[in-house]
Amino acid sequence: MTAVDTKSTILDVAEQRFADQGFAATSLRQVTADAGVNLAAVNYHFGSKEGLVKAVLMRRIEPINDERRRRLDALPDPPPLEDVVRAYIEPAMQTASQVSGFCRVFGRLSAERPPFLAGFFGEQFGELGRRFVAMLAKGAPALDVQTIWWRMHFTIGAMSHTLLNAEVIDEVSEGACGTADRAAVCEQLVTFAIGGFVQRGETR
Amino acid sequence: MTAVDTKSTILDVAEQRFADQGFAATSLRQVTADAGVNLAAVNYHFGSKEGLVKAVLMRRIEPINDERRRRLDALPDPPPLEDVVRAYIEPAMQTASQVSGFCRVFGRLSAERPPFLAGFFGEQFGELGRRFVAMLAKGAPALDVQTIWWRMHFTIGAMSHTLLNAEVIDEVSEGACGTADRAAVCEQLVTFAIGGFVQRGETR
DNA sequence: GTCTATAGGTTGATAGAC
DNA sequence: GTCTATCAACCTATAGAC
Repeated sequence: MTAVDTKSTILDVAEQRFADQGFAATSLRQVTADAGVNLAAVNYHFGSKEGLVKAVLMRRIEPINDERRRRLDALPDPPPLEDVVRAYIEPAMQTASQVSGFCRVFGRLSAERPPFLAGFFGEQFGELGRRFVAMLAKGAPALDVQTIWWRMHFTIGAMSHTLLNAEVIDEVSEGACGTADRAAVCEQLVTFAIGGFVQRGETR
Repeated sequence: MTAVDTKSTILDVAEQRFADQGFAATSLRQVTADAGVNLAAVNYHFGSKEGLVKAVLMRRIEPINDERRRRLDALPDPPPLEDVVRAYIEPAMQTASQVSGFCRVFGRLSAERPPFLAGFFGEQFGELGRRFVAMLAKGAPALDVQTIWWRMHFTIGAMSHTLLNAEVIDEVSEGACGTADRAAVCEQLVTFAIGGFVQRGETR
């Protein structure tokens, strides 16, 4: 066994490239050249470009969703609303703070959403999403199910946008937002999301 | 003058294609074939593929930002926080409800962010973004500037994600969220964003 | 303004030697 | 498992006739 094997080197480089450029704009030639491996290695190890991007995503999503399930399992009944929100946000934000490529690869691909990934996100998130909605409904009994769904989508959008555009946020705010302190970013997001969730209903 | 001229037909078709597939995955051959015009017409009217996508974006962004400026101009001093939030969200959501392609083309391209558009979004949003931050700060004097910036980014993320994924939201929520009623979606979003903004500070 | 034809380059994937 | 060589398809952009 060498220091790092071809397969995981390809995964690392591909994650970075897909994060920077997206799926359609990234060629296998770029990936294999950066990784210092042969062009044919991608097809040998992953079958196709689509197989590669799925492998890149799965490597990060599975541990995050496992951690989310573990946290939901540990909550009391009824669960505090804040803890449910944190169970969703924190595992992803912590991974993003440890794995630089993941900061954007997930947000980018979920925005680009190439056709062959259409079912993929539904599979990864369907059952877990329904569990979160059920828990949120218990934590905020005054809200109807439709409102819970909407607010979860808004929370996902805020998080996805933040993961995707960290450096843009730094730039456009002229340094007011320090994205380097990931823990502080996570707290800002949690606070905002909880504020959105505790609203009673329409404002007009 | 014919019923619809070549140039605006290309813009309409390109908007739809870029919305569905993004920039890199859309070829000029698809656009010109759908539009029933010649391949060379794109380069004649827009100079290049990049020129085309900029024209597609400008056609929608300019009126939206003009309307936002008009609304900011009309606010009292100090402005009610809710009205500032509405001044940002409503012009975009109303355009999205009238122009089906815009629902996704803006969110998609701002997520894909091809390199040549890097400066474009900054130009379109820089001055206006600073104006919104200043107005939000007046409307929520208890918050520091950094928190204002973060919450505006979260609001943009929630809106962008909603515009981009309307049909996905319908599907994953199993119909609980009716995206067809655009006005109701807009109200859900405004309510959520205001809730996030009125939070006093950290929750822990 | 619109067309055909094509230049000049890239892509994903694979066959077959080692 | 890794390599070279190559295929067939696709792309943007342009030159030049009408």
